[in-house]
Amino acid sequence: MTPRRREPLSRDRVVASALALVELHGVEALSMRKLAAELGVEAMSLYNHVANKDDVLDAIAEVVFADVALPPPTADWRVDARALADAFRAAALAHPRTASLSLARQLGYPAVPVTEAALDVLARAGFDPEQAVHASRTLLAYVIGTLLREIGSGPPDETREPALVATGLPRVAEAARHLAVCHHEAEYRFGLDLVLDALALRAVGAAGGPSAR
Amino acid sequence: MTPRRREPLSRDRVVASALALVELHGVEALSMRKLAAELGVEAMSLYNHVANKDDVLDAIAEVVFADVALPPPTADWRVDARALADAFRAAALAHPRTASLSLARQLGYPAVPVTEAALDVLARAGFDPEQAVHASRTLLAYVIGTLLREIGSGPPDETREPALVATGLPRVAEAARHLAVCHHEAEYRFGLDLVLDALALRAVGAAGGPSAR
DNA sequence: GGATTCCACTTACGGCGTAAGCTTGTCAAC
DNA sequence: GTTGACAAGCTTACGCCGTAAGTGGAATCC
Repeated sequence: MTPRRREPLSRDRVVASALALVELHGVEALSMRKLAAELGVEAMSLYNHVANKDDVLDAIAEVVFADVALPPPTADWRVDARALADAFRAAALAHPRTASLSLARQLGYPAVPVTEAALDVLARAGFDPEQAVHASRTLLAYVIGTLLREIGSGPPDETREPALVATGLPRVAEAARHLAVCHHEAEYRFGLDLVLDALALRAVGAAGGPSAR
Repeated sequence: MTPRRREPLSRDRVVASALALVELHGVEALSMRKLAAELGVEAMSLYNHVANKDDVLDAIAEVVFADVALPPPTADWRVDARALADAFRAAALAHPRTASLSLARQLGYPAVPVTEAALDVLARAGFDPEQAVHASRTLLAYVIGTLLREIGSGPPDETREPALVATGLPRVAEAARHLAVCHHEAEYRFGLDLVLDALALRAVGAAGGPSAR
């Protein structure tokens, strides 16, 4: 009576399953056979919809950038820059294991709208196109560096602080209490403010106000 | 007459060969069998010296940090901070393919001396231990983000600029000329100066001068 | 000289990505 | 209603992979 035993396979279904598997068990656990099994199908059937395994990995990496919810512009470019960085960060943290893939691979076309938004913010801040490219890359480098640390760090580890003290290095021992913990969110904000402050200085110097430099 | 047909295997020789292979052909091309062949030995013999493949990868990732040539302190903390960042960057670029491994994995004990140096620089800049931890992580996040882009980007691609213009996005099209090229060194310096400027402001506000905030 | 220890070797297993070919269900054209 | 083409599943097979388990010969110590 059921007209169809199951949903037909499709590239989208394959990619969605792959993303789910990677988030559950990590990239290294993804195999074409397990992916097929997840979809109730044999491995080779996947090749009717994707070119090969690398194609699958590329596809799930792109999803992360496609998921960046670009914030609408306001009158204040600093607010917008922060919102854009936050949106990028949120998209990455929504799929952390896939995000490390996305960040490592070269950012392809799905990242272009993000670039557009960044360049627009920085143009409104007063940068000319060339400076805006440099500034956007600086901002992105910081956000990505932060994300990499956050994604890579496992659960809190009780043994880290004593181990750091035991190194005998004075500055490390002195700061061991702070090195052992990771307030990722707060640290991200600290550095982001810092970078934005610096960009604001450069923007003023470049175009807007009468300030020095 | 030769007392020994060949050098005996050792963990160091295995790790050195693995590093060389990874730099030549990439991580994904490293297998225990090829590594053994490179050493004139069968695959299973490697397991007398390393625990497993992951152990090998950890070991080569550590080499990168071990190779950071920590610069001697001077009287100017900004000079020292820049020198430290440069040294880190140089070590990573000396083994680019291994470095992406190192940066992705959580930075382990070989990275501790680098942390010590960073904290020392920032303490001399006037940060208290907690602020110094935040500041060093910000600085490192920027340097790592930059490195990731530089390492990930392949050779220059002639077709990128027209492709960017063709997206129809106004800011991207306007800046396509600058987005298509990668002056990695110059861009690294631009952002590093920017971050250091911002850190200098915070340092003054935190401890040294009579300035505001 | 016999025992012990080291270390490379052989064999084997299960899992991997995917090339090549086969089967089956669907549907348009006659 | 039959036929033929095609899409999309399945099966088989190959050569890789990491590594568990066991073998054998040389060097080292009593």
